[in-house]
Amino acid sequence: MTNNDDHFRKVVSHAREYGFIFASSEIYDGLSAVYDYAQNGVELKRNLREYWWRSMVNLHQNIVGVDAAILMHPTTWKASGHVDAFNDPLIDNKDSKKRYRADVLIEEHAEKIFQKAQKEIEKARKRFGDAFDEEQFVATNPRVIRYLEERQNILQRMAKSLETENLADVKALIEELGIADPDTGSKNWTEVRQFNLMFGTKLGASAESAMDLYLRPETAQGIFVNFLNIQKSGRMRIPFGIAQIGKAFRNEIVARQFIFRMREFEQMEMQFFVRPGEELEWYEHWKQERLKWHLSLGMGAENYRFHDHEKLAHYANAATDIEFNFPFGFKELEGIHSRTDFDLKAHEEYSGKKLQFFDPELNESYTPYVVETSIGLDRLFLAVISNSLRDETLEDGSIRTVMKIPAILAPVKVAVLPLVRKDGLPEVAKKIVENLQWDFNVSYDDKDAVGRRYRRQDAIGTPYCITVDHQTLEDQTVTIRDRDSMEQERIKIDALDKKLKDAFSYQKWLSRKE
RNA sequence: GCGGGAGUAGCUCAGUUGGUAGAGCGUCAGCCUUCCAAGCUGAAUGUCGCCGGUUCGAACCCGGUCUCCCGCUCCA
Repeated sequence: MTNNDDHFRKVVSHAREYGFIFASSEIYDGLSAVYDYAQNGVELKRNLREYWWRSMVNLHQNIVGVDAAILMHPTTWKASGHVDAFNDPLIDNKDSKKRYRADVLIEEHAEKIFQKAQKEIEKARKRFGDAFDEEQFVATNPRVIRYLEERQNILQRMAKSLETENLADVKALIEELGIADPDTGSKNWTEVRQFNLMFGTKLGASAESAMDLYLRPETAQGIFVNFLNIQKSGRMRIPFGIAQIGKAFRNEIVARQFIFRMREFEQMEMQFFVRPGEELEWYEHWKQERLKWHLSLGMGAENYRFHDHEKLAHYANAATDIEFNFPFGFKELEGIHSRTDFDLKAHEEYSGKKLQFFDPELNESYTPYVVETSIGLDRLFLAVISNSLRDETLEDGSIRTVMKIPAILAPVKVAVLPLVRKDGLPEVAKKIVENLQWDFNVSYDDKDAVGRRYRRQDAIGTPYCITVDHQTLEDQTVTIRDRDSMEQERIKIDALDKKLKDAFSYQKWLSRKE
């Protein structure tokens, strides 16, 4: 574990030192759980987007893209369930320092009372045997009636207090009921505080007329509300998908682990609309497709695994995570969910608009079912850099720090280096840069010994270094050095373009099995 | 939010009983030219997280505050 912690720390400081990621507004001491992608990070991130988009949109005739706004009509979040689900009343125990959801504490207490009533019923059942009439017993036994009433009163009072945001009463209820910390038995509680996971903002300049808005906590809803627009204007027929890459925002109570959990983050997701009843087949299909996509990057099959959800969210009838072996363990990288028709139905209900598809084959209209694939772009970024960063011990015992980023994703694709800064070598090298920069992100460096320059490129994961030496002047050849093997090959300058295009071919990479 | 730890140069850190800051690496310029970070010369960089107090004098002592890291809680 210490080794992993250590590696994780290295990844974080390497990302900073080599211009991948900085804390947001760092000169003001940063903003917790918000990060900026700098010169190398932004390139890697763009390449990840591109790699996903090509496979999802370009390679599927029945999937199209959308770029919905971050701000949406507030009713969207009522329909999606976020207004309710993303609001938690929390309470801390001052002695144990543990934090609980106040409503859960109360519900558990109510459940205990309910269990007492059940016990009475069971006792009676044993006593009366076959002659036992449960309905009558429940309706007449004073103890059972008292227990059930008590439970009912508690839950009703809590519901009312939560609805009216009367948090003081929620606290009072906890105290009156004598609820103790389940772990330690302490009753020394703080006030109840409401935590809203959605960021609020306002539409409209003046305070009175302003409309309360939220920054979207997930990108999916931008797809659902556009479902019919896109289906009609794009003449899409089921099954079809809508893909989107964009920012989402969550006001996490605690957001840690670098870019793994951020307050502002980017999702890449695709909602696939299918016939009701066929959703589980498609769910299986996308599970396999998405894993294949990950494996094509070549970061090791052993670093991925599925984690099927046993407890399903209210909208889902099947759900799995693709987990990646991060330095801090296997954690969710991508989610694949069979969301049923929950979202479209909810939007139909709240908007009063029909969101249905007329299926000419079946000759009927229905609300499609949805299979979602949703990957965190920042998590993918973290997966790539933490998997790529290595300290290699070379034959001579020296250590080389290298980022073995999948070449197709590398921020800088090729560096061109004159062996020495004289004899016309820089001029030739610059010519090569001019020719290659149309197709590749190329960098030029003539400072310091060439060995040091190689290591500098290794540190940011540049797959190839082209070196111009004295032989170049004679026969128009250069050496091209491979980042991973450190081996060099001498080839004609004219042959560079083809070699690099082949190495950075999306077709080659995306059709790889592993 | 609570508890613990930490804030000195880009990075890693030093800084003696309080006398207004140093090293290595890196960066930059020049020299040298040698295909895997280790040659030579020179240079830049810090209001020692911030505010206040004690003191003739604070990086150091005291109080407050901010930020980050770890743990807890939460996590579509």
